[in-house]
Amino acid sequence: MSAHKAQTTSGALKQAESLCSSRGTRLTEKRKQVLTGLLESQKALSAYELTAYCRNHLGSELPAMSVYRILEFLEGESLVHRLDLAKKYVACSHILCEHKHELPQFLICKACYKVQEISIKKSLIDSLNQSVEGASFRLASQQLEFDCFCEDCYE
Amino acid sequence: MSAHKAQTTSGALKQAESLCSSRGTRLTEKRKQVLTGLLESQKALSAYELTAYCRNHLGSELPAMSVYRILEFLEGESLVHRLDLAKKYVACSHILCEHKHELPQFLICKACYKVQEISIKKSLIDSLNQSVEGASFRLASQQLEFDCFCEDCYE
DNA sequence: AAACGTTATGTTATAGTATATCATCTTCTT
DNA sequence: AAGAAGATGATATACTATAACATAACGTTT
Ligand SMILES: [Zn+2]
Ligand SMILES: [Zn+2]
Ligand SMILES: [Zn+2]
Ligand SMILES: [Zn+2]
Repeated sequence: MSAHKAQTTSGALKQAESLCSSRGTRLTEKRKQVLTGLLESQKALSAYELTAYCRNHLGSELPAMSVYRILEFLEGESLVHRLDLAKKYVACSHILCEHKHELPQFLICKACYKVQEISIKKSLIDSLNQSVEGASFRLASQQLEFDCFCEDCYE
Repeated sequence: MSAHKAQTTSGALKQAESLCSSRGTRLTEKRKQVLTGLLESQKALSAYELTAYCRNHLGSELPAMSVYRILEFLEGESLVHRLDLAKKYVACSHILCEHKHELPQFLICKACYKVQEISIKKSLIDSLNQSVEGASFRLASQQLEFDCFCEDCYE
């Protein structure tokens, strides 16, 4: 269990930029704005919510269609994760981490959309896989998502 | 591990009817049609797909809004499960079972929407819960859904 | 600098999922 | 027959998402 640095928006942006440039891709101004929105709000947001964020907090008009494309790009760079269950998007919480990005699991608060990115024990995943294979199915991805309530939103 | 009877549409409908009447609710003609659609197609369907099913196979016009209400009713009677991940609905595969309905887990084929309703070992759920609580979250429900590929749809 | 190809963004159209509201019809009870 | 409760129909609307085409910005080559 390695200690996890809480990431600041500016720090993560900087790291994201150097990551992109080292890969020959560009973290443009618009892409920075979307990533900033996710980093700042500290929770999962929809594409349309990000459009609103850019308008309200950054004074930048960014149509939802552009946001979708940008999210796709950021996901490809492992800077953002798409949460199917919540139909929202969240900044990766390990942008500043050196270590390789394992397949993550997400705990998503149904009430406030706070997201915790965790790594479930491999043994647990293995026995889950076993259950699934016992039913002649195969997990499509080991990126699992769980509907949860966070500390602040318990009933 | 109790053997699981494969359920026929007619058998399940009959059981569903007596179940409803024993609870003072009514399994109307329209509700039967929707349940029939799910039982017959043997996979998860959306509300709009069920509208199409009723039109094409039963010669009955059933607006999607009605289907939504009916699905809500059927879910309340534990005859149907709503799958958030797939945004579709599936007939419970235990309508004919005597035993109480445990909290189910679903394996959903991303390609063909075949669904397997399984019961994961309690010990596995327990250690999952432990991981989740370790992150100060709580599972919103123990009805878990997993994106999968079925036997027929492996790459 | 000019031309070109590539990448990024803008714009519009459209599909799919879902909920809210009000109106109508059916069923059951009295 | 009247009234209440339940079920269905109809319409409006919101949100999520993708496709297709047009324009703009950027980088490279000449
Ligand atoms: Zn991550
Ligand atoms: Zn919360
Ligand atoms: Zn079931
Ligand atoms: Zn399949």
